[in-house]
Amino acid sequence: MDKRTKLMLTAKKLFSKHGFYGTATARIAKEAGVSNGILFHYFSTKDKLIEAMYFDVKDRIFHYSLGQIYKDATLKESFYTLWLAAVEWNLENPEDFDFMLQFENSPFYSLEIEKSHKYVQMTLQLAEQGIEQGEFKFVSPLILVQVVAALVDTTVKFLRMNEDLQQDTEYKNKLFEIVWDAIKK
Amino acid sequence: MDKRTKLMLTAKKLFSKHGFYGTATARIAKEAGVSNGILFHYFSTKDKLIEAMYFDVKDRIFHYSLGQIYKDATLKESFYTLWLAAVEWNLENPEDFDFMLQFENSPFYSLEIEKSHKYVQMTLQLAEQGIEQGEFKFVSPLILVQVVAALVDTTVKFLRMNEDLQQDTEYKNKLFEIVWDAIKK
DNA sequence: TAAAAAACCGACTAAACAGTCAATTTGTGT
DNA sequence: ACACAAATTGACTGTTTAGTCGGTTTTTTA
Repeated sequence: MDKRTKLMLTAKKLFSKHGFYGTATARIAKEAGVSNGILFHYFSTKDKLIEAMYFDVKDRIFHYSLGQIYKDATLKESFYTLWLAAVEWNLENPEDFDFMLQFENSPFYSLEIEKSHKYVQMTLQLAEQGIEQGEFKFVSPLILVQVVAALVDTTVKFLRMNEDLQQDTEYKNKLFEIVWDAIKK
Repeated sequence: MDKRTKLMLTAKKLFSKHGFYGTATARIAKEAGVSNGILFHYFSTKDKLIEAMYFDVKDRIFHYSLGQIYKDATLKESFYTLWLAAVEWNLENPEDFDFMLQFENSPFYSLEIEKSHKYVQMTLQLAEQGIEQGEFKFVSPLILVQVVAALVDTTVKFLRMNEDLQQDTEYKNKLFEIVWDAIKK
């Protein structure tokens, strides 16, 4: 594995456990088994490393989740697929999940960063589509997207504390009804 | 104003803007206009200061919000009052809001901290009541509480970006329907 | 009003930190 | 085989940091 990747994996592990500033760059390099200097060869500052990791994490989850949607699905089916994929991906990648939450609620995060994501546009389009078709509540599409995102996070946190429910499809369907009822007209 | 309070106010301002570790204790003391040493007289470590501030912030918003509920209100009315009070309080106290989000998504935060809050028990009771009466979805009361909390945060973030909607009662009612539909049977 | 306790000061320190840099190794194209 | 670039090293540095401490002022108590 190349050293850049090794650094990012180690950083993700440490950041998610100890926080951004609770993790020294020297420690990341040491635990990744590479030299101190190479970190700053690939990422000019610590902040740049953190930001690069965020884009990487976001790209992977969106790519995975949106890839699950199949053509000719109804809107509800599409949303269910999207929601379930996101929930399961986060459950299987707890470090990514913790890192992401920490980043998005830190002063690092800004709306410009969010908007720079191509995937955000795609989810907004889905929301607009639902509103036009009269299936979703007549509110700003942005709030619908944010509601779904927030409820994915809430569901993940809840299922983490209740491991026995993680395989319970029936219960997960019930949890999806929360999301669906929230956005549907 | 006593120096302990002055320190907490200054810390809140700086933490919400620059993050926990982006804010040096010496800077807090300096901007609060007190000596360096007195900070550690009141809070033995920086972490203790952060934790004390979290309890303070949480206490104030819960005390305010729960205080708004009036007797003989229907369950929906109670929830509406609670939701609106929380949203408005957070809009009027953006530093508290940012601090809280940062804390709850940082490695500082744990379930033990959350559960140690007496107010959490009260909201759980409300949820249980709604489930028993058949008005809420038949899921864990905990997830209902967390859903409402998450949707308060989402609403606040959204209204912050759309200042023109902050006074629009009709629109806010629409946003409440999102929450209500999410939890109601 | 005297003594004890609590609040308060700010200079100080030892450790930790992000980032640098000159030197070395590895890879690549000709 | 040679030259040039890119990757990699780890010792080093100037700064920043949380927390300490001996001493001073203010408040409380009896």
